[in-house]
Amino acid sequence: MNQSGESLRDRKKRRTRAALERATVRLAAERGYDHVTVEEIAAEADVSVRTFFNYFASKDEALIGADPEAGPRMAGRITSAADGVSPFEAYRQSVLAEITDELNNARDLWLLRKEVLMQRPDLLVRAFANSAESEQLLAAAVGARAGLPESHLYPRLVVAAGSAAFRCAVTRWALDDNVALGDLVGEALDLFGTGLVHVPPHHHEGGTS
Amino acid sequence: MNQSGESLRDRKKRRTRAALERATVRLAAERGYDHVTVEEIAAEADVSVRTFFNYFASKDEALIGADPEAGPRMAGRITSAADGVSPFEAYRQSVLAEITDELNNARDLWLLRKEVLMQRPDLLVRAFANSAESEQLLAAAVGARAGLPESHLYPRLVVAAGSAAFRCAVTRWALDDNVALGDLVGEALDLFGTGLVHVPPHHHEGGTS
DNA sequence: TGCAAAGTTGCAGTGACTGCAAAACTCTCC
DNA sequence: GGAGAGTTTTGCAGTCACTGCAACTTTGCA
Repeated sequence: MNQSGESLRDRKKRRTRAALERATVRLAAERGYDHVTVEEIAAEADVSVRTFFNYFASKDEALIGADPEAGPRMAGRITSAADGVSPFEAYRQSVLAEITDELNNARDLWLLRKEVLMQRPDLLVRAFANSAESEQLLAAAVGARAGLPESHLYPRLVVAAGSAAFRCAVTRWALDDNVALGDLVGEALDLFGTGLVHVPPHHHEGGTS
Repeated sequence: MNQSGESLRDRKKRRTRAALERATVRLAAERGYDHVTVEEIAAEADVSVRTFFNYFASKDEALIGADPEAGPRMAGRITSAADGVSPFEAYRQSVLAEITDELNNARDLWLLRKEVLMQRPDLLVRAFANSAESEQLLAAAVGARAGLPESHLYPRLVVAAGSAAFRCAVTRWALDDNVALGDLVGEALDLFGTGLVHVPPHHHEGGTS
């Protein structure tokens, strides 16, 4: 290996993964998700179909580009939050940090994904199906901070609320521009935080109401 | 047609649908979801494979047995709730009523589904992917009651919270017995209602505490 | 009974996904 | 620079979910 900690092998893998993700999103945005075959995606990324499936378990997964390190990373942030921070707040900040990073690193990809998800909102739901272990990890971190046993509903609900918030925010975001995705997720999480029994006030578009 | 309002055709369709749903759940519980082919399910229900796909869009859908009338039914309950009832409360009652009914009508099926979902929790997530129009319907009903525009996050979030509550409750329910699914869903919805910033107290198993 | 509408079926085809074993590549150590 | 171990890529053959279409059967109604 070389001194930078990342070998040629690792670099190539990252590049291939990124190429496949980009190819999937680009082609799906261009001509519709199910008018694109894995064969075409693989060709676009210059690898074999079999290699596509070495990187992603499904076409769905490649479209969202689920980062396998995101779960551990977020769990780490929750666990290492300052002492006074509540479990929900720690989770909230972890989610928002992740999204901000993601958008800074790949805003262009998300703009293309938006096109696809506008046509096929169900893909976003399906994308969360494969993240069971990540959810497990996050729930454990939240549970630890809350002092609740593994089996309790609460940690799971907090994590599920995060998925739901993200999902709804993206759906809303896809409707029109002029709203930052990060803000929408934050808003959604706040509603979950303060409780859904409180109906939020309605802001008119003009602004001053 | 006959005077009872349900023709022979309708009765047959209901029976076929139920048979397919039962066959799917039974076989999946018996030998594992993906060791069962649609061909075997169809054979068990005494219809052709093609007919299976006339009733269900996918194997997943047949496992959960998503009732296409559930969405409209729930939306109707929300809309026709008494005047003073808050949007969230109306939604909560609608969900709980639906679940109670479902469990009363098909408790045995749910016990089998539980076996399957213990092995493959992701199937529950995927099951919600196909219910986009139902969610749309429910969100509209909640939005109307809340006096919020179609585009607002809130109605969508309430509905998504319902899915999340159901999902988490089932997951928790599959862990051990001694808890009623309906109670768990109710508990989950209450947590969403009052806000996740409040960490619930921890009840010990002994019970009295 | 006889016709129209609805439901069922077989068939042929597409495409996602998997296991396997061979080939190509990268790393390390000498 | 080259041998050998470990990793990644690839082709191939196979399975199975799912779809459109066009015949065939059943049901509803006059």
